[in-house]
Parts: sequence; structure tokens; C-alpha cells
Amino acid sequence: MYAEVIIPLALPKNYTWRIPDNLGASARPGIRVEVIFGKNKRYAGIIKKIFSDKPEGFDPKEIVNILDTEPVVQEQQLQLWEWMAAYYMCSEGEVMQAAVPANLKLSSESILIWNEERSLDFSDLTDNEYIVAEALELKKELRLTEVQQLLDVSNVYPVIKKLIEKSVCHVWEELKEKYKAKTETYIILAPKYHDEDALAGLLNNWSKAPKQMELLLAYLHLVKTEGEVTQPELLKKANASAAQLKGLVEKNILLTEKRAKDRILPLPRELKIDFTLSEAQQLALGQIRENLSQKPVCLLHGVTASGKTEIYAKLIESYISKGKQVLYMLPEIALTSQIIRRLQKYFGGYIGIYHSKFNPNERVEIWNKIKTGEIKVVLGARSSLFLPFMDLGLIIADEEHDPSYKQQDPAPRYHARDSAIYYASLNQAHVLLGSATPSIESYYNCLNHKYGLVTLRERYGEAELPQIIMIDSKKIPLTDGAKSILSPELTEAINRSLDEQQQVILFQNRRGYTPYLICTTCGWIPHCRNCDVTLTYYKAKNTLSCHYCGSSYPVINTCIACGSHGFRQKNFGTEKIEETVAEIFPSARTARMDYDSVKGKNDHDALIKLFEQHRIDILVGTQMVVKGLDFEKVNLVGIIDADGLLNFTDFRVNERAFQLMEQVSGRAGRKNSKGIVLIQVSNPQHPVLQFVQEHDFEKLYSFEIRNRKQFAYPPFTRLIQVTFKHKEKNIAEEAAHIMMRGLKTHFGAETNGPAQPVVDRIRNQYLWEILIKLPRNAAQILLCKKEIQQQIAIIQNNKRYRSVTITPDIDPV
DNA sequence: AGCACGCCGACT
DNA sequence: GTCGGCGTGCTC
Repeated sequence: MYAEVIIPLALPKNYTWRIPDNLGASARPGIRVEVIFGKNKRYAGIIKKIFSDKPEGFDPKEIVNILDTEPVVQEQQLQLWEWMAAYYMCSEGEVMQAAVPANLKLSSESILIWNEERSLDFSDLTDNEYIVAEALELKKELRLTEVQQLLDVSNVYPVIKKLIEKSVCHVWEELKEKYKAKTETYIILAPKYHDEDALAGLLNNWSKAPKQMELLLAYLHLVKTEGEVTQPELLKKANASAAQLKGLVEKNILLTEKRAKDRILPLPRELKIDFTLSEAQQLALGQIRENLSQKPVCLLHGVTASGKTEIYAKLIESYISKGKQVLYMLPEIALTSQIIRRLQKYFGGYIGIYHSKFNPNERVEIWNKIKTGEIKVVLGARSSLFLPFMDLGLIIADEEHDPSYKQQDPAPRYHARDSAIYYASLNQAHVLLGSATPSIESYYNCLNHKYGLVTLRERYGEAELPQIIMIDSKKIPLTDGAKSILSPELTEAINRSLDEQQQVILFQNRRGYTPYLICTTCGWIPHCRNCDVTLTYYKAKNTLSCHYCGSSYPVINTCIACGSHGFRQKNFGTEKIEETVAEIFPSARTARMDYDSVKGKNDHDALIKLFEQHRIDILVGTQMVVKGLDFEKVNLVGIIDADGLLNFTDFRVNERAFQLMEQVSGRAGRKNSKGIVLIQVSNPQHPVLQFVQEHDFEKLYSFEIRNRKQFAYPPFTRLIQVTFKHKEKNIAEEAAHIMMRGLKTHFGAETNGPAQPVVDRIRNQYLWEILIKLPRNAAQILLCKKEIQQQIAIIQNNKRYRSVTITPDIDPV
């Protein structure tokens, strides 16, 4: 028997190994196997297929070992991986890389082992070899990383090669299981003292070590009250040291026992959906059920604070009561403890949380609990789509429009919402998309009756939609000759909110103090050396920083172009706004929330908690303040500079601007208090602002379609980027033209249209980058992608272009 | 991703 | 004439 195995590497295809007869019985798709790939590198791969025909043209190696008794992934997942690899143009290995928790994918580590027969005469060794040999003789084995630390050279490999030649050591490849169960030490009384007389005898004849006796008595007491006793518990209660316990253990009076323990705290396995839906919510829920009984996907378009979460909870409940599992996806940033706490309250021990902040061991445990069906509901970010559900009934993609559902880098560059729809179809599961500001493509699918549509127009309870007021930023009076940040209207509104003991959110989609510096004499602007992006000035850190690659530079005081020393700060970011606000409202408590201020693991949650508890009056922030938060006491939102939102270079300008403004506006006002949103903008007549003002999504939608037809990018367009790299310009160019020609014959000039090859030279290579526009129509996209793949194959098969490398990136948007 | 092999410039 | 950098191709 032979097995096609996926190994977690970016290989263009899968490879085949022979299953040795003695292991054949347990080999199944989804099982991890240890295989040697390449010279002697070991990997844990996953079996995709098993077949009996001997492959032609090569002699397969044998599988070294079978690592599991039960599959780690289900069949549907392997299907999902295959689809993703084809759809997003990457290898199945890369999908596996993204899908499987780090501790389930193993790769070998080279270990140097000391040769015991080696003489201690090191005179034949060079300095570097001597250092390693000496360490080896002492420690008997060394890891590759340890050798790297030992030596001060970039490449340790030649040294190791020489050491093997001189028979100092040999290399062993080791594949290690990385997942470790967490253990807890329990203390047990030795069996012979379970007899009361024996125990009494022991205690009565106690001579030395009074402290140990004290500890023993404390233990006996604890056993009586608690039943089971763990080591840390005992030591804490008895106020004893580990040494005293060790004494008792050595005398065989007490025994220790290690038991595996869950890392995830168990919650009571009970449902508490103890709220009732409003009439509107009830209606929407009914419509969703109705829609899902006819179509696989339904979009819930509900304004902010319309109580979508409660509807989800009721819906989830009905699926798990049927024994199905449910995946509730949220964009990464929205996974705050606020929503986690709420859902844990509803679903207790049935819910599992899964996102990138969990450590590798915890992830494996959640993974396994989903596979066994112990966890019924998963709340997670985009990667939770890869979890091994056994009986999936429903996927909810909340905040469906959010761009962070799309993985940009590395491959697979997948969109979790789109992939979820495919995955659901494999499982005959339903998909519910939810958003206050749906994406154009989902909305389009609703209008074409591909998806069901349910609209929820009113806010929950008495709450009203906020009033939105435009302020012409051209009319804001100057202070010190510069445009001031806050208009008099906004300043006054903030004062009013503060007087009423309410909270304020100020939104500015720019981090740092000043987006760029400009030379007052010649107009030169500092740029990043690597990225051609203007450098943002940070006042607190006193550095210039590149927001593209993250590198930082010391502040430049002398103009590189003309040598003068005068620089002017242009515009403002959140850091400067926070400073200004603190100056103008000295009695208010202000805080800032952006990528720079919440770097740490818990900073974000901590800040939200502070704001929730009203220990902050004014929160200044970037788009981070937009997502997944509900605050009761915010009645004012200020959008400091909407121009920045209306000037995205991205081609989905209006959609994104509308979404951000609509979302941030949604933070204002709750029960019985109408919120106010002040938008400062230089062009208050901008059509998108009109739609925002009227909360009119439908108008934005038709405007978008009109606009996109008129301008460079028509509606429903996706981009594919293909890069050709070659030392010689004409060869890269030729390959690019072959690609273009192939596409044009199939799709005409219209679809791939004026896709312009971008020529660039990096180091000693020419790069040709083609952006191919695809229609945003699934059937056409598939055809187009197939064509692209065929063209790539043609180019790769032509010997003349054999060194052309191609990096396709489906949907880089 | 590794690792080997081969080509080419740099140095004993 | 050899050493080591990097580009290229292959791994079941």
C-alpha cells in the first residue's frame, strides 16, 4: 500500500510513501506519519489518500512510523485544504501549515552525537572545530542551535561537515512530539497506612523531624475535608516547604502521582439563554430560519446595537440542541473579553475560544475537544475555520465585511468568510453572515437571491440611531497659524458630554504624532529606506517610524536635500490628538487606543475594561475603537479628519469609508439617550458622507456600482498578482506576455483589461508584476484562475523560461 | 524548507 | 589554484 502525504512545506505537489506491512493496519487518511523527506530530514505529514497501485517512475521510500491511532483531521478538512490550495494558488502543505496547531506538526532537529571511540587528541582540529569538539566531549550531544551560539560564524554547516569527516561525532535527526499534557502532582497516603492502626503506630512512634509530622497531620486533615490533595495546595495550607514533603515521600509515607490536567478551565456544562428577544429580533430570527431552510447562506444586515448577538445565541442554541456544532467567527481584533464573557455566560462549558493569542499546547487541547465533540460552540478568528469539527451545523461570520477575514501574508491568502461558505457546503451546514455594513459582494449576492437577506433596522430597546453632523474643516479657525485639531463645535460638544458624566470617543485613522515631516525650505519629506513610505513622527519615543515595515529611525534635523534645519510637522495622528485633548480638557481622563498603545497581550482588554468602568472619559483611537465594543455611556463620537478616510488609495474607497464611519458612529448613544456624531471634513458635500448621515446603505450600494463602472476598477473585481522574476529582462518580459496573451484569448480585453505589467529591478533580477483583474463572479473567477494556472504551467514547462519564478496571489484585496 | 551541485569572483 | 558566495533544481 502507498500513501499520498501532505507535509507542511511549500511544495508544488504531494509526495508518496510506501506503507510498511507491519504498519498498514492503522494507516488511514488524516493520520500523521513520520516520513523522511530529502536527505535525512524527518517530518510529520498527514496522509491524504491511500492506494495500492505502485507509482511509476520512482521508488517510494517507506514511512518511518505512524504517529496517531485516530486521525487528527477529518475527511472534510482534507477536502477544504485541497480546495483552498487550488482556489488561492498555494500548496496543500502551506494550507496545512496554517491549519494545524504548531504542536501537531513536527519537524526533525539535527543533533550532534559525540563519538565515544574518538581519541581526545584534538591536534588535528581547527579553532572552531576544537570549540565544538570540546563541548561535545563534555555534553555528549549538542543541538544545531547550541552550536550556532557557540561559534561566531554565519554558517555552521562546513564546521560540522569537517567534524563528521574527522569522526568526532555523527548527526542524528530527531522528531519530537511537542505537545505535552499539563500535569498536576497529587499527594496520596501510602497504602500500608490506610490501615488506622498502622497510621496510629506511625504517629505515636514519631521521633525526629517534627516539621514533617506537622505536614503529615495537615495532609490527613486536608484529605478529610477535600478528598483529593494536590501538592501546591498542601504546601500552601500547611505552610510547609517542598523539602519537608520530600522527606515524607522518601520515607514512603506519602506518595506523589502526576495526573494530566486540562489547560482550559472547565465551566459548568449548561446553557443559560435566559433572555427574551424583542419583537423585531424575534421576527428576524424567524426570517433567518426560514431563509436557511431554503438557501445555504443568509445575510443579517442589522444596524449597530440592534442586538445581533442575542439572535445568534438563540440560533446557536437551536443547532446544539440538535446535536450539531457551531462555529462563530469574528475578526481577530473583535475577540475582546467583552464578547467572550457574554457568550461564556450563555454557553458555559459548551463553548471553546480559539485565536492566535492561545499558546500552542492550549490550542492542541481545544483542537482535540472539538474533534471529540465535547466542545459544541467555537468562538474564534479566521483560523478557527480549520478546526476538526465532527458535525458542523452552522457557521456564523460576524462583522462579515471586515477586511481582517482576508489573510494577506503568508500563503494561503484565504478569505475566511468565502472559505467558510465552501466548507459549510461540504458539511451540509448553514452560514449566517452578519454585519451593520455588509460588504458589497455579499449584498450583491443577496440581491441576486443567492443568499437570503434579513434586515434589522431598529436598535434594541429604546435606543435611537445617532444624529450625524458635518463640520466644514476649512472653516475651523487657525491657532498659531496651523489648522487646529478640534473645531469649536466639537470642543463644545465634548464639554457638554463631560458635564453630563458621559463618555467620548475621538476617531482618527492615523497612528503616531505627525504622519510626516516636511522641510520648510525645499519641501523634502523623510521616507523609509526600504519602503518608499513617509516616516511617521512619534513624540514620546522621539523617533521616525515606517508604518509599512516597522523600522524606526532617529529624528532627522538636517534636510538631506538642502541642508536646512527647519522642519514642519504635517497633519496629526492619535498621539498628538491625545496630547491636545489632555491640554484642552485638563480635568478629563483621557486614553489612547491604537496599534502602538496596546502592543501587549492584555493591554487591549485592560483598556476596554477601564473605559467600560468609566475610568476614562475621552478615548482617542484608530479603527481599533470601532470593533466589537458596546459602551453604555458614550454619547458623543468625533471623527477628527474624515478626509483621511475618503482618500484611501485602495480601490474600495467608498465602501470602506462608509463602513468605518458607520461603525464608529454606532458607538454613540444607547437606551434613552440619542448619540451625536460630529464629522470634521473639508468636503461636507461628499456623497458618501450623505449616505453616512442618512444611514442609507442601499444608496451607498448603488452609488458604488455606478462609480466603479465609471472609474478604473469596475464593480465586483478582484486582483491577481503574478510576478515573473528573471535575471534577463527580455525573458521575464516574454513570460509575462505569454501569460497576458493566454488570458486575452479566453476572456477578451475587457476582463483582464488594461492590466499593466509593472517592471522593477531588484538586485540583479528583473521583476515583472502583472495585476490581472478578475470579474467578481464565481464562475468567471474559477475559469480565469484555471487559465492562469495553465499559463503558468506552460511557462514553467518551457525550458527557455525555466528560471522564471511566479508568485500568484489570488485576491490580494 | 533544506540540501547538493555548479558557476563565478576573490584571495593565497 | 582553491575557497565560499549565491543561483538553481530536487526531494517520493
